[in-house]
Amino acid sequence: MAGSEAGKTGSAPKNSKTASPTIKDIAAIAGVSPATVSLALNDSPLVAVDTAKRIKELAKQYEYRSNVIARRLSRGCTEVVTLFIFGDREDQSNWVLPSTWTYFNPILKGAGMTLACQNYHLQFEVLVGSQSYGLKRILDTIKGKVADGILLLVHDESDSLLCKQLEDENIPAVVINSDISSKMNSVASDNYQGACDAVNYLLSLGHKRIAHISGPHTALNAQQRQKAYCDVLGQAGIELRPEYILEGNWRMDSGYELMGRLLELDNPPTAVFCANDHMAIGALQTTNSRGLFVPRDISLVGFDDAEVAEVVSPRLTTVRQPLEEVGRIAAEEVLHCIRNGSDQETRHTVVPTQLIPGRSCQRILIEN
Amino acid sequence: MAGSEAGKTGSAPKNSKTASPTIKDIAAIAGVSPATVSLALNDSPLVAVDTAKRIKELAKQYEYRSNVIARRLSRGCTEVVTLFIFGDREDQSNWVLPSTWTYFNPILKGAGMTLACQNYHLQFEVLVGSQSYGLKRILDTIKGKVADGILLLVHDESDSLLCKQLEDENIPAVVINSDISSKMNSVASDNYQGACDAVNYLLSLGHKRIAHISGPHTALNAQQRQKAYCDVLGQAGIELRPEYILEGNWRMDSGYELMGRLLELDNPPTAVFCANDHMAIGALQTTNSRGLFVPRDISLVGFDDAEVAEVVSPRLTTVRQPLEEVGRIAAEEVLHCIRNGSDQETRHTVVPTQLIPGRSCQRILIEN
DNA sequence: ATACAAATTTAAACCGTTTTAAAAAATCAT
DNA sequence: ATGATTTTTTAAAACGGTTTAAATTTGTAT
Repeated sequence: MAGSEAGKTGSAPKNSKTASPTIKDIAAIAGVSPATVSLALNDSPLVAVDTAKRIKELAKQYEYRSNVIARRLSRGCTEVVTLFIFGDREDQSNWVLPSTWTYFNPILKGAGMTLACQNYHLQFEVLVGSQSYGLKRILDTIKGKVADGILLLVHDESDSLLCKQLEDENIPAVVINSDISSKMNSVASDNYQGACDAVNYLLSLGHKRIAHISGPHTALNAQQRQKAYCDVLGQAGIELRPEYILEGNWRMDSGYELMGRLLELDNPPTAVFCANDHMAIGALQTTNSRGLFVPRDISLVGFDDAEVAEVVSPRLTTVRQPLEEVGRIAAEEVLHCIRNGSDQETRHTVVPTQLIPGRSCQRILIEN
Repeated sequence: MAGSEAGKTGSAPKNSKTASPTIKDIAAIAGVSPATVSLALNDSPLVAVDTAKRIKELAKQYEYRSNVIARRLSRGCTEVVTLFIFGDREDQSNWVLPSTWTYFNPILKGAGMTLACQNYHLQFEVLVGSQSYGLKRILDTIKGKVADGILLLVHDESDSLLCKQLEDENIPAVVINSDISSKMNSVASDNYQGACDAVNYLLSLGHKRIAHISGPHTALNAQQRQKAYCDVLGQAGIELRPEYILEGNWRMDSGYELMGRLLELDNPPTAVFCANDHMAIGALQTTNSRGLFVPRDISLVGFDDAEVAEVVSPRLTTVRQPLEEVGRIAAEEVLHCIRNGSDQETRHTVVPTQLIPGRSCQRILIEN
């Protein structure tokens, strides 16, 4: 009968054809108790080495696989981390934007592979609907034992408002993309410094009339990048002109339109810092359509180092974010919270960005 | 004391401050048995309507949340579907390609939201390493009760080889992107028809000398698209020229290089069908760098309708794939398998593509 | 009041592990 | 051989639900 050559005693598993063998089946085959099998398979020092070896061989032979649900219930942990993405309230369009994709993917990769290495699983959920509904989903996830910890990828002020409501719940959570709360861990790339670098670069080329096409004012990244723009110009002793600061919506068409407005000013800028690459490319298309050329007539800098920045002509000067690194760190942070309790000191990690010089900027010669 | 105004009898939950209340706590508060609470919360017709109402109110009041792990163990299902992505064997670079991202995202969105609507969770795993390791991960996922079903996003022949080894395991699985096996359900966009449309479009513009820059010969999509190219030309009575069929690697640089070779032929093509947009854009850059212009001197068609196809000048003519739809259908199929058993008739869904006319093609006037 | 049927509730088994305290076996010192 | 240790094994209690068969209550007809 089954197992006769392997164990000293033994009886065949209950239902050898259909179901996978359980720990009891293996115990019966090996002629020991289920407890011993469990301990052996978990490398407990309590069980004798030769017993453990024999049990492991049988387990392999019978293709025993630990039922993770049972283990989770018994151990009280889920081995899962859920990543929440905030879809747009109204139309979910945020999530459909290509700029969101390219932003999101490296983070997913970094987090997913880091978690997999530590025997954790990455689950993935898009939050659409009202804020209170989103809050409910998140609380259900943790309190209902769907996941041990969560990652929150925030974009907008309203997202961070929702997250703030979690800060006293003592949930193992890491906020990605912004440090919205002193009580919650966060990982973000250095938007402020990256934007400073961009504007300083334009200053170093002799530009004084530098405009800014910003993202939506409610977008957290847009706020940081605009603040950097204002601060750097201020430090350089250049007065801010309100007509030089325009609010876009991240998309190409808004860059196209707003660049048109800038060019029609009495005193148009010689350089424009755009809060993302897509708007910068829209702006580029405007200059082309009006017979002006980048960088000869006007210099452009974007942000993100999106793929599109590489293919346009001229190649866009931009700021690269280390997003995969952000994902990796976020995953490590949340595992740290899960294992050591979330009452530790909160950590806010900021990962440096990198200025990528393209061909869309040029030194200005004529002072004015 | 707690619950005094709500129930007839009742005692406070064991540990009201720290842990979430369990079904026993609610039962104690309501003065009924745990079984009744369970039945009531699951809308069983067995329990009296007013009892059910009272229990539900108490559950809400005490913020009771069903422990999903316990439910899963008891019900024997995991409420999870895992999506496996195949990273490249050697260097995982496949997964880093922007063309993979844009491919992957809409699928993830479509599948994720469909599953969420049915109270399922989408888990996500990148398979890196050997084929046998990948097989082990997949089997562990199903047999170890990590997930009830799986989605397999295949790209390459070697991926499909791995999947084939699953076909007799009777696993609820759906293969995305190719129908690799008659025994496994699949969902894919109509690569063949899309490519036919592309080549027919060029034929309709009068082109006879049409070349093809293909993807890697081991890539499933590349194979289908190349077959379509050959078939359509064959049907049109145009002899295939081996020098017109070149193998690229999906990336821009290969399009750049191969277009160079095509232009140096004694009898260069008047039109090129590229197996994806990135290679088409590489090809576009070659023509530009040599003083030739698209579409005046040569017509170009891509595939994917990637974002980059929109921003290049001229806007690329390409074939759009309904990827979000693919994700949605794949999710529905796998739920169907899970619920109705995977011994049903296998289904192979093919979703139609759409030709997107850009400005990279032009009618040829001079016959030769 | 009694028998019978229908509606409602519940006890108890079960899902497959982990873990701990106690029991059993083996080893050692006297 | 005996008692004291140490090593190894195991029984049994979790973990928190679901589900079924049996028990109880309620309602109806006689």
